Formats: sequence, structure tokens, C-alpha cells
Amino acid sequence: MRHVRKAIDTMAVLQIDSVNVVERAHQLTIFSRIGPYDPDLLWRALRQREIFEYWAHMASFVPIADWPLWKHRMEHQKQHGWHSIHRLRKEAPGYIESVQRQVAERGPLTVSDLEEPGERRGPWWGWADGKHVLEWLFECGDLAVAERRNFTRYYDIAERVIPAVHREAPTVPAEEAYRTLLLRSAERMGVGSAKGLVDYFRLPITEGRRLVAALAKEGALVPVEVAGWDEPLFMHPGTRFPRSVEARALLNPFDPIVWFREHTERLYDFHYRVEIYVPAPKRNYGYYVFPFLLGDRLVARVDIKADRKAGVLQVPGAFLEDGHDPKRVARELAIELGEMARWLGLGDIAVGKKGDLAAPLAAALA
DNA sequence: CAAATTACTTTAGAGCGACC
DNA sequence: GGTCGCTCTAAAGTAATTTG
Repeated sequence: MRHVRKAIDTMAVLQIDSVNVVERAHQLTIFSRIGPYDPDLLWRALRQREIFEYWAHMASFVPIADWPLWKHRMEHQKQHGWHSIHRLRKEAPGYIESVQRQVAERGPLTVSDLEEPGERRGPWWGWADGKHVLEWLFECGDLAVAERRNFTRYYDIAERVIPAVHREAPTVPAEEAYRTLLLRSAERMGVGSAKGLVDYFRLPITEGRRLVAALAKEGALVPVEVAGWDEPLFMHPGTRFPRSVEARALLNPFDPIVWFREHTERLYDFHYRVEIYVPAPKRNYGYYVFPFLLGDRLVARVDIKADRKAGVLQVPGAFLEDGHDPKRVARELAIELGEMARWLGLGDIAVGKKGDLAAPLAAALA
């Protein structure tokens, strides 16, 4: 069990091929540490066309050479459409084509640049018709995201964003793509159930399960047992078992270590939920909480927020997991928060009152 | 000041296939 | 026909930031 845990830590911490969208509500860069902190890393890669934005598991940046690997998803979307797309075809014939034409003529553009973007149906997921069409065309691979300003996506025709060499490469057939993606999931996760492996890239569950079984039969995945975990589990054959793991990282809420909550609970005994959607009074820890990985355990969690105006990294709450030394954890966490603050260009760190680790952390920072 | 983005969790119930 | 387990859907709750 311990070895498996260690393998998972190593794999997951050191390798991330699909990075979540960079900035979120708090304007904290949310991808976990993948080398020295570098605020401009992703934007540079995006500008230089090394990565592109796509719905890999959620809104993600993926290596540009993977375009043919995602074409099966694009083609599938195009064939099946969405509810809203079928509705629009009936109610507003020619609308989709008009959106397409506008992007071709005037792109890159955002929803509100459309002649008739339609009305938004509420906050958050209340997409206007124009947004539905742009998003659908984006998922079909006809459009690509040329850039983002703040939260806003600027769409352009794929021809102007994705280099021809990738765009014109032959589609990797769906089954082959699933296999490749499942093996990648296994590499990143260290060990996983079929459900977990399939969920990493949000593949279709039934087909995914079938392929996990097939890969195991072929020896491309190795069946393993983990004590106390009564479920068929799989590892990538190339998984190594390091003697020790000395990780120290603040994990964003979508880091591979915590992405599939079931696994996180099994392997780290760490119950984690994002609370941005929970009414404030009902939140247990805070609005935007980062788990803290130390050694090979998840030892604490901190609610952090970048107060850019004041130049302060706010830490409203800090919470210790059971069985860990508060002084040691606070010391290491203080170092990590210092790096985070520097990365974000914030000169100061202010610790609030919430949580049993708040006082030790404040002491460690002082 | 409005616009833009949006990552999840929980619960309940329906639908479906496998199996006895 | 009944049960089980799995899958899918829907609904509601929610906040921060910068730009124009």
C-alpha cells in the first residue's frame, strides 16, 4: 500500500500533460507546481502554439501535437450535436452558419462581438445562443481559442490558430485514442480503478471499461491489489517505486492527485470538495482551498486568495489533517506559501483566524 | 456598471441491461 | 417478473476580477 502511494505521488507530482486553465476566479494560477514557478509559462506556450485549449478533461491546455488524438472527439461532437444546436437549427435556420461566417470574417472574436449573440439565461452556465454555437464549434474543432483576456475566450477559425501540420494529420481512430489516453491516465495516476482511469479524460464509461479490461488482458495495464480497497485496480507497467518521496506542493482543486475524489479518499484518506458552489455559511474550509502535499501525504489544506490591490496573499483559513505535527507542517507550508506569493508577485502573506493550523502558520511566517 | 467566465457537489429518480 | 447495479439527467446553490 505504502509503495503504491509513493508511486502515485511521484507520477502525479512530476508529470502533468493536461493542465487546467490557468487563471480562475481568484486570479491565482491554478495549475500545480510543474517545475519552478513561472507566471508566464503557459501564456508563452500558448502564444508559441506549443499547446492549445480544449476540453480534455475539463477546460484544459493540451500539447498541440495531440490535436489528431482529440479529433475523434471533435468529429463525434460534429456528428451528434447538442440539444441547443438541434433547437437552433429548427428555430433559427442559418444562425449557426452566420456565426461561422462572422468568425471567419472578423475573428478572433468573443460572444458579444457577434451580430446577434442572443440573451444570457442567468449567471454561470446561462449561455446565450451565440455562446452555445461558439462553444459547439470549438468542441468540433472548427474553431479554436486564439487567446483569453480575463475569463473571456476569443474564438477564431482553427486554420488561423492550429498549425496545418497538426490539423491535417490523420485522425487517430476513437478506439486507438481511448487506449492511448487510458494508458496516459494510468501513468499519471499511478494506480486506478477502471472508473478512475476513464474519468481522467472523461471518456465514455462503457467503452472505457471495456478497453481497460482489454488493455489488462494484453498486458498494457497491470492488475494490482491494494489492501483494503476491494475493487479491481490497474497500474501502468512502467510505474517505478521510488524509495522515498519528498514532495512539497500546493495542489489546485483539479490536480490529478485530487481530481478523482474517490481515489483521493482511498489513497490519502483525504476528503476533498470544492466549496465555491456551497453557500458561504455552509462551507467547511473556504471558497478556494488548496490541499498541501508534503512528503507523500496530504497533510493540510489552505484557503488562499490573491489580494492584488494590496499586494497580499491572503490565507483566510489553514487546516491540519489528523496525525501530523503542526509545527513541522506550518514550517513547510510557510515556505511553500512564500513561493506562491513570489510567483504571483505579492509581497506579503496575511494569515486569518480560521482553522487549527492558522496560529502555527502565523508563527512560522513571523 | 455591465459583461465575461466558470472548473463542482449533492440528491433524486428514471431507464436499462444482466441475472435469477 | 423482480431485483440489482450502473448510468444518465436535472436542479440549485454560488463570486471574483478586469476591461470597456
